[in-house]
Amino acid sequence: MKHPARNPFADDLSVGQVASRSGIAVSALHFYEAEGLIRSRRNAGNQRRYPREVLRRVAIIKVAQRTGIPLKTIREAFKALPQERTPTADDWSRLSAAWKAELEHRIDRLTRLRDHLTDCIGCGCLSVRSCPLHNPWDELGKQGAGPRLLDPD
Amino acid sequence: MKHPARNPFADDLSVGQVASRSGIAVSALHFYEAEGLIRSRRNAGNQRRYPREVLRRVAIIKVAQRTGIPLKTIREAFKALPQERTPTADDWSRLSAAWKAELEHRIDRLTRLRDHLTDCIGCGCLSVRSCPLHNPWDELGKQGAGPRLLDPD
DNA sequence: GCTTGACCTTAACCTTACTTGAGGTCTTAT
DNA sequence: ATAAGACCTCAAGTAAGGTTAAGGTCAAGC
Repeated sequence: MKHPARNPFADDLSVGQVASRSGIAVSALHFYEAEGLIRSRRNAGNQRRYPREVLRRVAIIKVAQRTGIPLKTIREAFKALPQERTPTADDWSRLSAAWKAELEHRIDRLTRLRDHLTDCIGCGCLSVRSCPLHNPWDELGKQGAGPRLLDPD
Repeated sequence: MKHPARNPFADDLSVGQVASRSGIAVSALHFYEAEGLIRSRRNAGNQRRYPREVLRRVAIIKVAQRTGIPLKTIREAFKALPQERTPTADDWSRLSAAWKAELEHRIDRLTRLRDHLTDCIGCGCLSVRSCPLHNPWDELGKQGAGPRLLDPD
């Protein structure tokens, strides 16, 4: 084992250690750094050294990504924190509440879509004028650009 | 208005007509054709002419996409139909049932994630060993590639 | 018969989120 | 002291799902 942190006084983590602890590839960590999502110090040999709190930051990034938040937005959220600090418990509380709302919105949209799909299975209605999944575009398209009644985003 | 289908005998649609009726850009229709999702005949002047059923096909493509099905998969589904016909009511029934299952799976995953997020808001637990959103990676990462307990796909 | 708008093709570009490769350096165990 | 393995940078590639541009043709109305 050649990891620097064998030394108990060096609390810092190498990029490889962060990778193995976070489950994120080294290349992805480089990428996050280039995108301004995480930062590192360098040792004498120009290698990255991360404070432990980077693990927390990375954990937040992963959670946010799974809710469908783009990296750009995560970066903005981090930047908006005082001193661009790594989110505290309190910061996390606010961030996660906002992202949860986002997530619920997405769930709602998918659920509505599923319900329409449920109604339409077996009715063959894609061929019929009254189908809510199909008809709007065909009927209303005549009046210009196609309205997307079910996908108002 | 210069649309060819002024002529009541020409039931076929030009690409522009399909675009305005379906709400899909002409460039996207070209793209779908190149990807094998739709087909067209050509008139004497090499312009695309679509039978009306293309609207049905396109409607199905849009619905499938909104459930998160990639184009590649949609194409496979179409190819699997007898004679690669445009889906009949019956075909649609089977396709939409399969896609609905997919959709429900996605909703489930997002819902689980939301529930974890709900539990974690305000608990500050991202900093604590017991947090299900954070801990696994930090703790288990030591044993190799990071497990993603909440994202088993 | 000419202008205009719809259409054609091919190729390049876009965004997001990374990975891969090439060529070179550091660190650490032995 | 040396070899292995971890690390460095920078450029290019990948995937999906298109859009945009360039250069040219076709069709319809006046």
